[in-house]
Parts: sequence; structure tokens; C-alpha cells
Amino acid sequence: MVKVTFPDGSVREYAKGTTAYQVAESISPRLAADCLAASVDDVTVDLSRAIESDCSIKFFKWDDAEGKHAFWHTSSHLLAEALEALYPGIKFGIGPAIEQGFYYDVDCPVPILESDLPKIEAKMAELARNKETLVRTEVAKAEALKTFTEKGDEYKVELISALEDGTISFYTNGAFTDLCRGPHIPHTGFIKAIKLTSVAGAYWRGDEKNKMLTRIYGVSFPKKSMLDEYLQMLEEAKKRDHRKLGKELELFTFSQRVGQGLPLWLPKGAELRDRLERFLRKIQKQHGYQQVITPHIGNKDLYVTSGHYAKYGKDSFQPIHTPFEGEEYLLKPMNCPHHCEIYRSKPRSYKDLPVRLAEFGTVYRYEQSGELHGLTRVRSFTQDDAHLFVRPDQLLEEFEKVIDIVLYIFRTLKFDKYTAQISLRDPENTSKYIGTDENWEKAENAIIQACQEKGLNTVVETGEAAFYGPKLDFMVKDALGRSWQLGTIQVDYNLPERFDLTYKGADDKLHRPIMIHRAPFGSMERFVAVLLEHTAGKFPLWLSPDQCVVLPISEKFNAYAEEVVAYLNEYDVRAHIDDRNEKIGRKIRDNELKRIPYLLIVGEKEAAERTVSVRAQGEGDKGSMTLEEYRDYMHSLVQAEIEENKLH
RNA sequence: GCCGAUGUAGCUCAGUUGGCCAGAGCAGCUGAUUUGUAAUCAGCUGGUCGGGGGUUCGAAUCCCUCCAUCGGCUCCA
Repeated sequence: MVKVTFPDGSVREYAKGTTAYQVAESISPRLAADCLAASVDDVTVDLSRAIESDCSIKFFKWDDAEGKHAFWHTSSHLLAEALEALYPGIKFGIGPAIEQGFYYDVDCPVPILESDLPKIEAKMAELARNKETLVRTEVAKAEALKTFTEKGDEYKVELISALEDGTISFYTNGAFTDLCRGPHIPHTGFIKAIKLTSVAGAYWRGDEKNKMLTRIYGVSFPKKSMLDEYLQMLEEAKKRDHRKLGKELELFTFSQRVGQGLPLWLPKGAELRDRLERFLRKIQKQHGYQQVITPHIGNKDLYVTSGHYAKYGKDSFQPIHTPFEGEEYLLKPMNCPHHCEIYRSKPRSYKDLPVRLAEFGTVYRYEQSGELHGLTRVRSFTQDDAHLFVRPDQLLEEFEKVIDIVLYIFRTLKFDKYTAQISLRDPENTSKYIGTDENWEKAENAIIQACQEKGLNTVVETGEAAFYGPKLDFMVKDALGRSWQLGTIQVDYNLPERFDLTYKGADDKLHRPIMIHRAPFGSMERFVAVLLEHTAGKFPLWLSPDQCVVLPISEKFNAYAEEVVAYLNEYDVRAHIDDRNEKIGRKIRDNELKRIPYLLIVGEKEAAERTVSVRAQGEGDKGSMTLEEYRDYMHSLVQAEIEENKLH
């Protein structure tokens, strides 16, 4: 007999060799029917796994991440089985579960097109109905190699070659056998709804030097209704797409003639951006930052000194040559070197530090054409940049203060779901980076310690650091769940050395400052994009380009409406008039669709009483207010939005 | 950059197997209407069908090429 401990702490005894499924069944048939995978001593396993010794056990259903993972992983095997049946000679790369579904990478003798997906889906559904059991077998490495060499699947052979003997397992569903660690759901009959979402190219093992395979993406569900919900969710997400909203709300546009990836900010977008900038500028002023302004180009030597030229020079916009002197200039791809030169413009004392130089600096980077994406990835963008030059004893405190600013901004704009990611150097490949191991270690430790002291929940990603230093990045997802880096804070020991930055210490000797690079928004472009997707275009009142619009019932009341607009504008309430010769219903509809927060309707009654009839966006009629009441109401709302999350 | 898809008026989209001057709604303009809480009516303007080349008696439709956009991959100072 073996003792099995359950999550609630209770213990039961079972005969040795009892499967996880049988254990579930012994608790309740319902649990056994719903459960998709289990964990034994915190290792996720198939339900068919036999229990050989005392252990703790957990069961995973669809609602558990592990359950979904096993479900989608099995779905990818089902996809592979269908593909093998439909495309003889097809070879398989890898086919994992992902955050929202699964994919399989294949090398197919005939191209698989998007138009082929329904056919493949149908085949999958057919195979799923057979309730094929996923059978695990453990094999010796030599045998595994033999199997796939005979099959002619060089990708699997390559994968197996890298594995240790004794750790290799196969899973078979129907006619398809795959190299796989598992775990899987018991049989394919659980898979009731399947949608193959797209085909794409993907390099074998993620390396662009390798062959490009065909990747087929899909999702699957245990119920048809869940698929419908999922598709519905995608439709909703499309409505929040910042590219669509940017066009509808007239915030920004692109022109093929100007060039790809070069956004043109329209008046309302420019106003929105200006408001965000003023918001941050104010916080920064309170925190001892000084605004500076630097040119959009810089001498090539500047970037040779910083190391950026060696790293990015070749795949950047090509240098600008002066007509006579033969000098080379680069479009500024970042602001740090310019700020270093400002630091150097006079001798600095330890008493002057920290020096905090801030600039909304527009930079130009050659992004690969296939990477451009709305406002989130562009070739010209404005960083809300600042560089802090600090003494070693100030590093932690300053870093933590920057974290506070980032979090304040996120709170104020209601970005409550973010991931704080510590991006470290790849220790396997240090040639990608500049600087000494000692300095890297110091910089990385500073970030880790600051995050701990702030009690920040973080994930660590190795190999994601900038080439000159490690970073703390704040990632936020867009409407479709794609993650974007917004705020970033970086610790840098390298540029101060390369630019020979110094300050005079109390000991009368020269010391090296440490640099903190930081951008709480990241870039104005990307931030506005993600903000649009989060708010669906319904900006908080303080940010909204238009706070209210005055709608006269007929032309007879235009004069009074103009008075109202003038009054509100005088008191910093952003108002304008809609004096089109249209019926009031029409004006309401159009302005609601433009997501104007407040509509003020004025007719005979309002003109006589010097009031406005207030209608809040999406909420309908709120009754009438005098101009003074409405003005104060707006002021209090705006105040509340900003004060609510105030930084201490 | 790579794989795949898409590109028709300012916007959203029709356009059958290649065949009469390329259509609609919205927006815009003109006129009528003077309106009370999500679309008033009528008329008009607007397109080298992404650019270029080719096949054909004839091309939005077929082929080639370039450009842009979209979904991924790679990249992201």
C-alpha cells in the first residue's frame, strides 16, 4: 500500500500501482470525468500514471492552467495526426501548448495555406471523435533515433540527439507517434471544439539561419460554447485595436508618401500626447528632474564612443554626410550620449549628484519592415527619457524612486495588470554585451535588491538585457494579449566609463557616477497605443482631448451655446460646440460615438435659466446644472482622477 | 528581412466563370427643414480598382514585379 496526501491535507491509502485516474475516481466519478491531468509530488503527469510510492497528489481540470496546458498540448498532437493523414511525407518540428492554444511547426512537401485550415480542422474533429487514448512509452535513445531516422524526420532526430538516454518518452494517439515529454489528457474525445487560427512561417529552433517551417496555430475547447465565446472575445478585441480607434478618433495616421513606420499625429492626438507629457513633466519637476533639449542628429563619433555604432550601426538608418567637410552624422537613435555630454559640460561635485536630466526626445530607429505595427513599433518615436547620474550610495534609493514614478503613472491610468520583468544578461553569451563582469554583477544586484525592497512581484528573463546594462521592464498586454514593454529602468556602469564621466568626491578625488536610464511611458507612441486598447478610446476626463460638447437644440440657441463654450473654456473645461444643422438625436449619436465624455444640451429652457442639460457618455441624461455647478463638477472629477493615486 | 494573406471613393464594404460609362452606405457639398436625449429629407460631388509591366479584341478580375498593410517568425539601443 502507498499513502497519498491530498491538497486539503487528508491522507488515503491505495494499492501500489494505482493510477492517478483511479485515485480521482475513488473520490468522485465526477472529478474523474472532469479531470485532465494530475500532479504527483508537484510534477505534472498523465492521469494514467501509476503511483509507486507515498506521495502528494493534485488534480487539474480545464479551469487550471495545467489542465488547459495538457488539453492544448494534446490538441497539437491531434493536429499532427490530422496533418500526417492529409499530407504524406510531412515532417514535424515542435508542437507545444501556448498561452492561448497551441501550434505545430511542420515541414511539408506541399505548401499549407490558410484556405486548407477548414479541411484540417474537419480531420481533427473526426479523429477526436474516435476518443483516441494517448499512450506513453519510454524508449532508449538508440531506439528513438532509429524510429525517427527510419521515418525520415530529421527535426525529431536532431531533438532526440540532444536528449539524455533514459529520459525519452513517446506518445501515440491513433496512427501518430511523437517524441514528447507529456503530460497529456487521457484521450482526444475531450476535444469538442477546434479552431485553427492561422498559418505562419517560423524558423526552426527560432534561428533565422535555419530553414523556415510552417507553423499552424489553433485553439481548442472542451465545449462548443467556449469556442464561440473565444471568437466573440476576438471580435471585441478587434474593436479596441488602437489602429482602428486612432483612425476613428482622429488621433494619428500614416502616409505611404512620408514613409512606413513614421506616425503623423493629428491635432487631437497631439493634444492627448501633450497632456500626458505635461502630467509626467510635473511629477518629474517635483522629483528634482531638469528638462533639457538636444538635437535630432549627432556626430557618428558620439555613437562610436558610446558603443551603439559598433552594435547597431550597420542596420541603422545610414549616416548623413555633410556636403563639404566630409563629416558623418546619425539620426539620433537614443538620447543617452547627448545627455552624457550635458553632464560633461561642467565639472560635477558629489554634492551636485544626483543629476537628473529629462527630455521628451524623438529618436529614429531602423526597425525591420515586418516588425512595424501601428503605433507600438515605429521608426520614429518619442521617449519620455531621463538619465540620472548618481553616486554609488544613491543608486538604490534613486532606482526605487523611479519605480515609484512608474507605478504612480500605471495606477493613475489604471494599468493594474502589468508584469515587472528583470532583464538580465545571458551568461552563456557575454560577447553580446559591453563592460566588465564585476560591473554587470553590481548593476544586476542593484535592480534585484531594489525590486525586493519595493516588494515588487517580478519575473526574471535572462538574455533580455540591453547591451550596456540590465533592465527592469514593465510589460503590459494589448487587447489581443500581446505583451509590450512600456516603462523601463536600466542601470548602467558602462556609458559613464566610455564617456569618462566623473565627479569630485569629498576625498578630493575623481569618482565615476552610475547612470540610470529610465522611461516610465517607454515611448509616447507605444503608450498611447496600449492606453487606447485598454480604455477602448474612453479616456479619463483629465486626458480626454474633448471633455464636453455643447449641443444646441436648434440654430436659435447657437448664441447661448457659444456663451456656454466660452464660459467653460475660460475655466479650463475643454468644450466646443456642435452647431451643425441636425436634429438633437443625431448630434447625440455622433458625439457619443466620438466618445466625448459629456454632452451638454441647450434649448429654450436652458437658455432662459442659464443652465445646461448634462448627458454623460454611455450613461444618458443626468439632469440639468447651472454653468457654475457644471464647471465645479468637472473640476472635482478631474481633481479626483489625478489625486486618487497621488505619489507621496 | 523571412513565411503566408490582403490592397476597389476620406471611411466600411459589393463587384458573379475576364465583357456595356465600376456600385452602395456613411462622410463631404448644396438646398429644404428649426428640431428636446443614439441616424430628417432631397439633389450633387467624389475612384488611373496600391504603383509599374505583361497576356487578351477586351483586365478591378489572369500572369510578373515593386510598394504598403495584416497575422506570425526573427529583431527590438
